[in-house]
Amino acid sequence: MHAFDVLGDPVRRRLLELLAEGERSSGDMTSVVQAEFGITQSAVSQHLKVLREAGFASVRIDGARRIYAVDAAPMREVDAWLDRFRLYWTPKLEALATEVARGKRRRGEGP
Amino acid sequence: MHAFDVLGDPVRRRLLELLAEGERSSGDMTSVVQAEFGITQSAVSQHLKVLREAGFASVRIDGARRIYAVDAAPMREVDAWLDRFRLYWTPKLEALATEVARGKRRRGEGP
DNA sequence: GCTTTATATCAGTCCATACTTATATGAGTC
DNA sequence: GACTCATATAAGTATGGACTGATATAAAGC
Repeated sequence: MHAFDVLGDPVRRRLLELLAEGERSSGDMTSVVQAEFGITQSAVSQHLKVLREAGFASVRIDGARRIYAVDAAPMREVDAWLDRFRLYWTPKLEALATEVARGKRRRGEGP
Repeated sequence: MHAFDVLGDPVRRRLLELLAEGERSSGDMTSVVQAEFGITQSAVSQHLKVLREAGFASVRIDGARRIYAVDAAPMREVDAWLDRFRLYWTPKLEALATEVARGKRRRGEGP
């Protein structure tokens, strides 16, 4: 599953937001998400599985608990993909961006 | 449709990549995407509609052609969402990130 | 004004995936 | 070892959305 597909789900985004603040147990996150989205423990667990398998989260076992931590590697990919658009909003470069948008299609016509 | 859902589709991401290089006509992009993904003109048009409605692209009419341009506003949102994870990969802050991940859950215990 | 070219929209199909219920696994407790 | 937590998995359902084929709209060219 592509990183962007993983981030496409609001429940998974919320789980990642929780993990961004630090490690959390499955049950801890499940309580929060269940309250906010009204879904079952099973559903949350399945979302956590997606996060694990896509490399967004790692798990550590602590007794009967599973402690999750965010793994930002796949997000770097997403961030890198966004790079090509940064010049469209990076303040000092807005004029340049406009120029590129209008002009790049005319490459090859010489200076 | 949420910005992340829009970016969840590979065809739409490809269309945005094309637009990142500068303005392009619908037909121009359709040729590229059709060759790469093997889908119909109708399908591409529908994807362009999604991009328009989600604010990722704007259109200008030029005779019988529709000239598309990227509009990066929704991507800023995505970029802003990623902010909370940046400390997990920004080089100088990696040690800090680890500390935060391990420690933040213990907030409130005093210094 | 008919034909072609460029693009969008409509109606319907199909499939991926988010969900539910039920059950399994395994740690802690008595 | 029976019982209860904490979590995951299995099996089945249903719904959103990506797609196709057909058609609409509207500009260009003859």
